[in-house]
Amino acid sequence: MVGMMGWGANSDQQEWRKGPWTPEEDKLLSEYVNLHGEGRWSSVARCAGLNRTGKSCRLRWVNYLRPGLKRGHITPQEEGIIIELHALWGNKWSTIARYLPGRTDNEIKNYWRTHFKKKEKASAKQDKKKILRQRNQPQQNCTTTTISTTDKKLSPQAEEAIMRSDDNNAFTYHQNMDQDPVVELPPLTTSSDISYAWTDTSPMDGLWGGLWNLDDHSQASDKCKVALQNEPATDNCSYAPDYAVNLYNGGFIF
DNA sequence: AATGTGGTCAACCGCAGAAGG
DNA sequence: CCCTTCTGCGGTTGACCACAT
Repeated sequence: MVGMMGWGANSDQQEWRKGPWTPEEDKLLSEYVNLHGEGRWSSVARCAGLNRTGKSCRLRWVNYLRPGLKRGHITPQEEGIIIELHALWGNKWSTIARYLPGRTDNEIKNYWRTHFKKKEKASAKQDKKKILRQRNQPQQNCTTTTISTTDKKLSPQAEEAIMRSDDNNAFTYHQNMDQDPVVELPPLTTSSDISYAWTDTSPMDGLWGGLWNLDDHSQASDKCKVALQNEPATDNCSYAPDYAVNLYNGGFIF
């Protein structure tokens, strides 16, 4: 915001510390937050005796110090959820992170970038080849196969992740012949409230085929209407309407 | 052994929206 | 309303490490 002084900028024009956090700083921050709770990050920075901006303090807490954070590699189950929720919401990392307890938006964002950007590149190459192939097969009418909504929905794991986010609020998907599909998600509780009981079966089965064959997004994008209780539909649609439609409107094209 | 390359991850930056005076 | 401040988000950067050449 223009005119904003920044996070806890002080009148002395003091130089804030930047860069990696030291164990001492971590300790100070943890102790302070455990004592006084989260929030008021600017005062946290000041009162905890940290020469850091409030923004920096918040980030360190959220991404590293907060209790309940998972360490280690993203599991295949989590990966499956990330893929599907990204297909739904696009780069809404914080929203996706809420359905993955113990994972931070930063972590998911990093994971996505390192793991799927290259896949995007690879699939782009494949797409190119496919287009060339189609061109070499004249008048094949470029038919699209549409799978019904009941055939292609979120994987059980992804649905469960959403469902379990709040037992009291159902994840509903309704569509009738005359209306656009509407996905309503429950308001979220804190991620720490969510528990999982995944099976050992690979969530990747039946997942990649759908999500990575999105050759033509444009056809159904205008039908997209993903209404979330927490966020305006237009916002969601602006990110990944095509994917949402592909998932919920049966717009898979092979 | 030296150098290059790619992956990973923590942290920073800029922006937008909410809240409060 | 307008302004300021706080908060949160998404994009990006840079350091570090492992592996390849």
